[in-house]
Amino acid sequence: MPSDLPPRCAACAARGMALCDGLGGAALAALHDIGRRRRLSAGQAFGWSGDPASHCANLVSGVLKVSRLEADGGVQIVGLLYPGDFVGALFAERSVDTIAALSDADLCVYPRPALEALLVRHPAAGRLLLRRTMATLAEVRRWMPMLARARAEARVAALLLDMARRGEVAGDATFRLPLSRAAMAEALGLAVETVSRHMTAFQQGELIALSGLRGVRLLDPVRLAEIAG
Amino acid sequence: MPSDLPPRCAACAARGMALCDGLGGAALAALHDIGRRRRLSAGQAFGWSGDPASHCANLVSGVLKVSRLEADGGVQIVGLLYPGDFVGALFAERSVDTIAALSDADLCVYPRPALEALLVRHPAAGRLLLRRTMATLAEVRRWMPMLARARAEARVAALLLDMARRGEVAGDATFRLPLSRAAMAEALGLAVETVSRHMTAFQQGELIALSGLRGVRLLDPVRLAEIAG
DNA sequence: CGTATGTTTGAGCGGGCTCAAACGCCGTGG
DNA sequence: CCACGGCGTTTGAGCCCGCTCAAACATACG
Repeated sequence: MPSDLPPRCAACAARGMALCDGLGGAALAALHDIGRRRRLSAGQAFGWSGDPASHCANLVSGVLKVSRLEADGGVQIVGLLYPGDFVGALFAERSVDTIAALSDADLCVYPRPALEALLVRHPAAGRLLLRRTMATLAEVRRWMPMLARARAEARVAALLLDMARRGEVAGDATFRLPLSRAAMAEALGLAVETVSRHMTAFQQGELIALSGLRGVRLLDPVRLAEIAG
Repeated sequence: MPSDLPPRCAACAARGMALCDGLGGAALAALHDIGRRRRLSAGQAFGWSGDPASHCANLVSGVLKVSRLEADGGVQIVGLLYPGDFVGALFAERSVDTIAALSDADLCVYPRPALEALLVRHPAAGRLLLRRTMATLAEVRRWMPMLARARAEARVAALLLDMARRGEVAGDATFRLPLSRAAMAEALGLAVETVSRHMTAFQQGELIALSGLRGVRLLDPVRLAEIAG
């Protein structure tokens, strides 16, 4: 690691996970120069659907949701973003998605034109971003069979496992749900009541333990995985 | 356009749509050098899930499906590829998807290592691929609300419009369906019977006209779009 | 003409949605 | 301290869409 690493990056919690990982001194310094830190509090939006897509970001801490408003008024969450994930879209003039914080979150925000220019000057950054984007694409496709065909029980189990995998989990598999029941329903394409019913069913079946509204502990991840299919 | 364009590329039907579009003489020549033409007949696979992902390709003509086998034995189509689309995945050692031709198809096939090396030497190609990949991601996310929440009627209508948009359509909105009823069901997460029922309902409602098993004509695309939501 | 494959049609069932109400958690103010 | 009200969650009852199972029908190909 070069010693001329910018101090803000050296102390960054997402260093080693995000776009900036693997970037050499010059490219990292350039990225640092065009970026600035921003903090979102829970519920706050990073960008609305229809807005000019003027900024992108790296997510440093917290969890964001990427959602989409349907013609019938319904909302569908099309992605959850965890620390290290890239936020926003390049090349698109207007964003089709609304991005909002589910918990307090820290971001490294970059003006989109500056970031695009940086990709030209530092091809390695472009390749990293390509790699991440392809991984995101694979991630989204992993959810498609779930949303299209799986029963509600399997969807809820899969989401619990996914949140446990990507969130900050204590040693005993205890963690705080970043999503309310309503948000889980939006992500899974289910009604709130259906999510709630299966959550309590999992609790009664001693697959999970609930503490408060957001605290969860996975008691039997193996069987949850079987249910998720 | 440079006059030293390789003859195969100059005559290519997908020229101007695919990865090679917008590429300068040197990069295009390099791409040409590592690629070879391959023809797939309908039903033939380009790669199976679990195979080492040794090759990528540009689709020149025809339609491919990208599908995924679920633990319960079900199949989900996670993407349809039309001429100009990029086929396969970079960076992944093994492919999780099975890719197969729905109709006779022509491809420009590249060995994956050679293509990755080319991206390093020709950053412009990498940026083009990044752009295409982000577009694909947006495309996939467009389908998520559909698969997760929409009723069967809306899914079928949306697929018909999508196939009409991307396929080769005659002046009177007549075209040949690249997908069988079973494949449509796999793409939409529905049972074959449900797809069939809604197709005949659309026909009786004079929204579409069917001729033979694969021939369709969109009589009222506007109302179809309303139904698709 | 016969067989295989794909498509259509029918009958019945069940999972998840809808509508509705009760319950619990928590911040606020009296 | 408790009362109050707002919001998120839970629970219940009934209904409808899409799945399942089954059989007839159409199409392609020998």
